[in-house]
This record gives sequence, structure tokens and C-alpha cells, in this order.
Amino acid sequence: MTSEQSKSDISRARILDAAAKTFRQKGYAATTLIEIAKAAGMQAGSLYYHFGSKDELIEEVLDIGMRRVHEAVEESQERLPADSSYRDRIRVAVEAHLTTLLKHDDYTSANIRIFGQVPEEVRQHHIRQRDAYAELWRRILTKAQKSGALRSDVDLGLVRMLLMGALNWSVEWYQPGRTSIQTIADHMCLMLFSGIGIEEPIRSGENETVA
Amino acid sequence: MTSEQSKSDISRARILDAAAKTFRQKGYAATTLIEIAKAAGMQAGSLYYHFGSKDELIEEVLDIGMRRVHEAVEESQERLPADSSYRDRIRVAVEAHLTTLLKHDDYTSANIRIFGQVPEEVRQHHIRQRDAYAELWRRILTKAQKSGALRSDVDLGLVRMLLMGALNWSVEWYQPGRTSIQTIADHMCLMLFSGIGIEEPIRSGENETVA
DNA sequence: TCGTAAATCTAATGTGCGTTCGAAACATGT
DNA sequence: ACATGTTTCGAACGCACATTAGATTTACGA
Repeated sequence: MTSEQSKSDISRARILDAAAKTFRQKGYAATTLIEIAKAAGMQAGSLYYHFGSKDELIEEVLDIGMRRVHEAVEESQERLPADSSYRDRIRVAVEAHLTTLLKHDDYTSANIRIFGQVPEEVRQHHIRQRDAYAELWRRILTKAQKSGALRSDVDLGLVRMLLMGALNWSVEWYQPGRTSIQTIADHMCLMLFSGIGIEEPIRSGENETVA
Repeated sequence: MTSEQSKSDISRARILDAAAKTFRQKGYAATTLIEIAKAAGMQAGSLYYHFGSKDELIEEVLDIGMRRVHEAVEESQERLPADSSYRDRIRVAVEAHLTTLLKHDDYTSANIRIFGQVPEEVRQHHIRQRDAYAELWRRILTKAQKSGALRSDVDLGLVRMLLMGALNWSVEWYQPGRTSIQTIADHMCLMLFSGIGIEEPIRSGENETVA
């Protein structure tokens, strides 16, 4: 071992990268160890020197993916000046989440895409981690609401779900060259804070206010 | 053949129902024909009397699922009085989409959950249908924007994607007894039209307007 | 240069699944 | 009751995959 536990770690990293990429593209069950091994430059059997099973491998991919968004959003909050507005807090959180998701991170998008497909046992392993990330958002939104930055008559749990859905779904349609990540984040925040509606001129008999 | 081509059609329907349910739960590759057959009350081999292959079966499930949302949203528009506000048009579309998704429709939720996992060839078969549904929403939103009901400075394509994401993601977290579908739709529309932000009292030095 | 441990290869094993096909069971009109 | 078409069964085939274990190579300190 020379500098910092090389070789085994390098291979391990290559395998994980290959796995994340392949899992994201093809889904859990459709991804074969042969494929992952080839992408990592080795034979399928060799994977077992580094991982005990396919499930162990996928668990680590899921783990890393979730850790990355979590850390990104957490750091986005810490980087912010202490006197930042709550809108800014939410805005940078949205940007951090989206950026991690869409910018060279197969791990994060793999997590989102395959989580619903993995065996129950593997899923159970990650519920704690998922909950922790949800809790982070819960805190951000709750503080904003308590401070009066968000309407007090909305169900924040619901808002969070809808928000996460809008953001996470982007892995299904986002294409690098088309719309910038920043633009997506801007639109999301606009919808979240102000909506995109305009009071309509009364057309005939009906008029209505928003729920 | 007695009344209206019974027996074969009944079995066919039972198989499709079982397939939709199982595909939705376990995903594409993880679902076995043995499982589907058992749920339909027959042997795996018998499925081949009704369908040529696993892919043919899944294609039909995807087809039905997409057709159901499409028709539901289309009918929601036709049912509406001609002089309805554009907000109401969008609102009922959201409600129709969500209701079809979450209320006893394994086909629709299966479509959403497994579309990303099916073999490329099967996917190609449905792009046309997906585009047609997207086009329906595009029309609804464009008319609303042109009439002045929606801000003119937003990218409607982006809005549509974020909206669909928020709605579709609900299949991952929705649980029948908890929040009513209507409440979800209300929150979505509130966010879409007005947002949930409140102008913040200026805290220190910073103040900001929305993008 | 040698020896030892780490890392990878190679070939084999077993299993589960999609699919096939002829035989059996069922239904229906005559 | 018979004959014909419809529907399901049941066993078998072949293949692709996860996993295993021993042989082989590679890396590196002495």
C-alpha cells in the first residue's frame, strides 16, 4: 500500500461508478453484473473480491447517492449568510438538490430511479437515510412558515412531496443542452413562491378565488 | 361464442389486471410470468394463448394506462361549461389526472412506474401516445397563457414538466387513508396559480423580488 | 531476486425464467 | 351423443444470470 490505500480502492471506485451509471440507465433487475464488470474493465467474478453480492453493491450506490444530495443541500444552507431571507434559503436548497441530481451524478439519479425496484430488504436499509433527508427539508420549510415567509394554511408535508416530485421527475426528461439547471430552479421557485397565475378578467358569470 | 365474445376476453382481462397490478408493484424485469399467471388463476404457459410474449403483454398494459389518463383529462375538459375560466380548466385537468392515477388504476400507475425500465423497443411503441398526451396539456396551458390567465414570461414546457413531475411522483408516496386526492389537487393548484409565498418583512439588508 | 499477499481471471455450478408444444379439459352447435 | 373448435395444462428446453472456488497474475517489500 503506497499513498492512501490505492489499487483496491481505485477498483472499488471504478466498479461503483460503473454500477451507478448502469443502474440508472437500465434499472435494477435489468442490470447484469457482467455489464457492470465490463464497464469497470474486469470480469464478473472479480467483482466479488470487492463486494459480497449484487445487493451489497447496489446498497452502496443508493447510499452514496442519497448522501450526496443530503450533503449538498446541507452545505447550501451553511454557506448562506446568517441573515438570509427564507426565500433565499429555500431557493439555494432547490438549486443544490437539482444540481446534484442533474450534474454528473449517476449515484443520485440512480437512487431516485431504482429505489422503487430494489428488493424489500435493501429498501429497508435506506429508509432511515431517506427520512433524515426528508427531515432536513421539513426543517427548512417549517422555519420559513413559522417566520411568516410561507402561507400558514398549507400542509407543508404535501408541499414537500409535490416539490420533491417536481424536482426528482426531472431525471426523466432533463437533457443537458436544452434548458439550464438554473432556469429549471428559477421556474420551480417562481411557482413555489408566487405561482404563475394572473387574476383573470371576469369572463361571463363565473368568477373565483384560489382555494 | 354466446353474448359478446366471452371467455377468452374474460381471461384476457384477468391477465391484464394481474399484470398491471404486479408490474406496478415489482417493476418490469422483476415481475415474472409465473407470478402474473398465478394472480390470474392459471399456468404460465397458458398466457401464451392470449399474448405472444411478455413484451406484448406489457405493451398493452402501458397502452391502457396511458389511454385512461388521456381520456379522463380530455373528458374533464369537455364536461366543463364553455365559459369556464382557464383556471377552472386547468384545475379539473389536474384533478382528472390525479384521480385516474391514484384511484384504483393499476394501469396508469404501472405506466408511470415502469416506463423507464422497459426495453427500448417497447418504449418506442409508446412515444407517439406519450406525445399525444403531452400535446393535450400543451394546448390547455397555451390557451390559458394566451388568454392572459398565466404569466407570459414563463416557459410553458418547463412548467408542464414540473407539474407532471409533482403529480406523477404521488404514486411513490400516496396512501389512500391519509390525504384526500382533492386536497392534493388543491395544493397543487394553489402552488401553480398563486404560490405559497408571502412577502417577507425585510429582515436586514437583503430584500428580493421573484426571478 | 524472491516471496507473499492482493487482485483478477477462468471455468463451472445451479437456479429461475421466458417460451414451446403436444396433450388434456372444456364448451358449443348439430 | 358426437364432433369441432376453444382454452388451459404440464412438462420440457434453452438460456442468461448470480455466485463460487481454485488457478493465475500482479504489485511490492525484504
